[in-house]
Amino acid sequence: MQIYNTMSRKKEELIPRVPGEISMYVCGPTVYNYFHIGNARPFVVFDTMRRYLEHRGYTVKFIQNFTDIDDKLIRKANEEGVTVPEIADRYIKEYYTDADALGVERATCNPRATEHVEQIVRLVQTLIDKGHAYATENGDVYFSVRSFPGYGKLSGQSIDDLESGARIDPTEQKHDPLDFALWKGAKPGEPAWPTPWGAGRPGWHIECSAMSMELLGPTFDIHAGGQDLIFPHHENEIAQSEAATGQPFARYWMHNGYINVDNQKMSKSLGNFRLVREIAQEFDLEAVRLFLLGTHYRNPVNFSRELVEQSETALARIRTARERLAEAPIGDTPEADAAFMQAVDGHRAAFYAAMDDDLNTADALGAFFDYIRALNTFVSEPHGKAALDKAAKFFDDVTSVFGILQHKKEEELPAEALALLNERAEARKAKNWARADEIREALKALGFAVEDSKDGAKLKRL
RNA sequence: GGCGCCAUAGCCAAGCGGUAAGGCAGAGGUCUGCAAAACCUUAAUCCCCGGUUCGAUUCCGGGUGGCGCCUCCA
Repeated sequence: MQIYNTMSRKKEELIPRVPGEISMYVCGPTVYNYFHIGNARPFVVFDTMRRYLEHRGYTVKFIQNFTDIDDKLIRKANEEGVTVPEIADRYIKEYYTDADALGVERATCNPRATEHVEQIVRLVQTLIDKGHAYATENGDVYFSVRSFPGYGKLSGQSIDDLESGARIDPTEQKHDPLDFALWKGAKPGEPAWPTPWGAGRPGWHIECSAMSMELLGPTFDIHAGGQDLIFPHHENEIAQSEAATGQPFARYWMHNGYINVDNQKMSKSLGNFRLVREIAQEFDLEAVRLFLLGTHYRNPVNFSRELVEQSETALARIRTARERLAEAPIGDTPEADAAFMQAVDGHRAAFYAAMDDDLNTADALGAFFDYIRALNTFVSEPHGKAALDKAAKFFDDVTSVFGILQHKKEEELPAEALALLNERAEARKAKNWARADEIREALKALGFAVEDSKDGAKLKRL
């Protein structure tokens, strides 16, 4: 499989450090609110990456952190008069609600920063000992950017160019404008942990270094996140980690593109944030997931209601095809079966080729719809069970990699609707079309569409 | 100023040296009591101007128009 490595700015063959195993770290949410559609993209994209790698036989260690201590959490806790851990616990729970609905599989581990303070302190101490970091009078600790020669290698920036744009907040006691906080000295009323250089709390960048090293070792395969994290977050992670261990940090860097809303960047001032929680009230989040996977992950995506509606229709097409397959008539047609099974192999190869090319889910989706058209034709006539089973296997492989059609909602149909459906069948038998159409309208009012076929009518929830 | 991305049918979106996948919407048809679903048919001077090449949407240069990072926002 080829993946685009932000570090080299090229597609590279993905060769795991340990054969058969992939170690992956994805930057997770800061848990001070429900997450928005922009946050959702990396969750969905890298979950799909993980699902695909597992499908292809890799064992994947998939780590996604929760940032559960930072300025935003502290502010929120103060606003509500509750503790920081209460805020964190609440929004971690809400994270799982939305992530589950988006079909995001649970990570191998979701480490929390506050549960790794010991490792963070140790890492900061190492950096101080090695001369890469310094503590200031007010208890902050900064990383000395100029002590790490490779600084800028991920973002393609030179230190001097960065220097000219950097500013120092007058309250900070940095030696150099580029230096960034590893540790923040305690302020009154804020959560703090004791350290050799004074009480305080972790800076943001250091937590990812500490937790990835703790769980995956000093060098691991893939580090992923949104493009906006390239600088400074990921650049800083590299500097801290490699300065501390003397070993390469992540081997491949993957970054997803942005999501705009109605062609504009989401921002507080524009008031156009779209929380996944709100979107869920209007749409099946599987449609949102399909929408996100319809564009290559490195390209920007524009989010709008209209576009998700299009994805909803497309998702319905996939669902319908799967249902038709499940109910396909059985017959004895060895020649047609053999030809179709060979065609399935071709479709599978096309799907893999797309996914192997830097996780091109948009292309893979195209291959899947090609398959669906062939399948819909195939199941309109009776065919052998072996061929249908093979067709189902490929179908389910694709949907499980895409993470769609996963919630199996075999809901009970209301008795009222079933009674109406029976009555309509009687009316149709009697060729009382007026009554049949009347009942169809009544069912529509109940939220069901009627689809007639040779073997009777079916109800579909609208 | 430094680093970088994008421009393909009405709307999305792949492809990226040999005259363009797929989805949604639209039109016509098959099927149906009528529908729905499904299937068939149907749509593109690939932003502009140069250059390289036998050949460019695809590579290079220059425009134009969008956009991002450099402000602990995925």
